[in-house]
Amino acid sequence: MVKYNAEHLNDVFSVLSDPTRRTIIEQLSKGERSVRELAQPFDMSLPAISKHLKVLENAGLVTHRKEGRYRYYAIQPDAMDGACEWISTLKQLWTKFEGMFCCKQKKQ
Amino acid sequence: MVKYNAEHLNDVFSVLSDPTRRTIIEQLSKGERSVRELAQPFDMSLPAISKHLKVLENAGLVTHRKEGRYRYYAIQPDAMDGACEWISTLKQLWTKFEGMFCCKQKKQ
DNA sequence: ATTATACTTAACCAAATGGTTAAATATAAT
DNA sequence: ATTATATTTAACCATTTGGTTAAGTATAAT
Repeated sequence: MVKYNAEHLNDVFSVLSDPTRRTIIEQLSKGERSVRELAQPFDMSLPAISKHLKVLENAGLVTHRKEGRYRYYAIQPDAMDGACEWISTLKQLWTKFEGMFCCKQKKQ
Repeated sequence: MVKYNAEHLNDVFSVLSDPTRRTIIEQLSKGERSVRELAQPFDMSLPAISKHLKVLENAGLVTHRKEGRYRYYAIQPDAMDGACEWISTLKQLWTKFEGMFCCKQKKQ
């Protein structure tokens, strides 16, 4: 079920506007990660990462489960569908329905 | 030519995170519009709209031409391609390449 | 029991964001 | 020439954002 309302779009696009959060999403696309693992590539304090994770979770883009003292974060793949559909719809209007898909495929 | 670098993604997603700017984009998808036309649906001062248009233009999402005392804004359709491709790439990773397209098509 | 690890919460701060009103600029109309 | 319209710029303000450090909580290891 795709959430497709203004507030959710605000949240999702806002989440994606931060490069740290995009990198976190990229990492999570390879599977579950603990907070420390997610923090590793950044020159940034752990509380900062913790905050980013909270923002990501509030927007519904990630979830976590607790295992011992670890928190494992995972991606929530459908949460971006609304945002993607919004772009898709706009693209369709611009191109006057010449293309059916959201994104151009790589030219080969 | 698709811009696909971190700063441009920051800008584009940040632009899209504001509902006023998304509405402006939606209006422009139907064609050129003057500033006053774009401002009409909002309960907001003209300088506020002017600022939003500047943000949109800085991110490359719109351009304008001047005609007399009017400024006509137009959409720059390719500017969102980078953002769209980023989402697309992520979706592909999540679904382990089960789907080739950025967005799910409407189920019928 | 003590200490170390994993992580969050709280308090704080500077900079960015999104709005305002008032004044300025440029063009058009009278 | 004067006035009206279209729009921007400037100065300001409150709120949000993204970071910090210090302290707190929960679990694991010794």
